[in-house]
Amino acid sequence: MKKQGEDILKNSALSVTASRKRILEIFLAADNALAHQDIETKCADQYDRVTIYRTLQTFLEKGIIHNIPSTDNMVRYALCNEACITTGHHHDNHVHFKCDDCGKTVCLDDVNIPAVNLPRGYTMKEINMVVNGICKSCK
Amino acid sequence: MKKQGEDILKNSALSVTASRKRILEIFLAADNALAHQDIETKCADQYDRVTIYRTLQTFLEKGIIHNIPSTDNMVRYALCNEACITTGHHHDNHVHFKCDDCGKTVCLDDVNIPAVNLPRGYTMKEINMVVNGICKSCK
DNA sequence: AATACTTTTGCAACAAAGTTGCATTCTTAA
DNA sequence: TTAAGAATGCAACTTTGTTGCAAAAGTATT
Repeated sequence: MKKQGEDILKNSALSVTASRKRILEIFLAADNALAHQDIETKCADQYDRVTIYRTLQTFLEKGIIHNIPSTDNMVRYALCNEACITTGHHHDNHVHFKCDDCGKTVCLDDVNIPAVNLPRGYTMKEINMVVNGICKSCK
Repeated sequence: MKKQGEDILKNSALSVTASRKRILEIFLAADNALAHQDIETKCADQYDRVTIYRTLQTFLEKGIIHNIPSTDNMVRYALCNEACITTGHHHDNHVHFKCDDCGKTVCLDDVNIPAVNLPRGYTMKEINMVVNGICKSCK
């Protein structure tokens, strides 16, 4: 299982570099979504800020991670599930939860976003649902 | 109806100043949600950038406007409806729509966010739903 | 394993976004 | 009208994000 990060990169046709492996490791080890800043904190001494920006961008484009909207100007990122990565197509239909207490944002993989009817004339491409409140650890 | 902005300020127990009236006017005239930058573009010649930041912050706290999360690091703001402003309590249960074509974000006031069941242990305080796609004007 | 080619990285320089403290000006209420 | 409090503008600064380019690392091929 040591090569998990490397495998993800290869599956996405990306060259395997130290920084990409490291950033993937950080995501794999995290139990919540990470903002650019979180990642920078963990490895700015090893890798340049710019590299982190570009790596996240690349991961996004390849569908390795998805981003989670927020109202605090801190877009967060989380690993996509297996299906997204292998098919290269997004199935991010889950709800995100941000705890007002600990501040962590998590994917509720088991909670699907319910259907919603848009007014006539609107076409849906993507849908995002973020719930704020108190998580089960802080409760 | 000339005093609409002023009335909102008074109802919220805020002092009536030129910049606040102007920013409210901008919101009242807008048919979509506005980012800080949009407002700055419209009145940076008249008011300081810092004033705009502080005014938006104040309006948020008083429940005059609400913010709309996004993945592009551009939090947008829209006027709350009458009920929110008068009760000082949020009833922002509507879906937001961002058009991928024209880029505008609008409140779909008539579309309520459907109920969602959180896993045991999670408590919901606020819920946000943002849909991306093509709006009726761009279709 | 050495190569040539391509991709990624780090650096520097910059642009944009957001924050803070403080003196001045404006609002409000008496 | 005035005194007290609140809001504003300015300056200085921090943080965040972007771009171009040379150096370094990765990949595929022999």
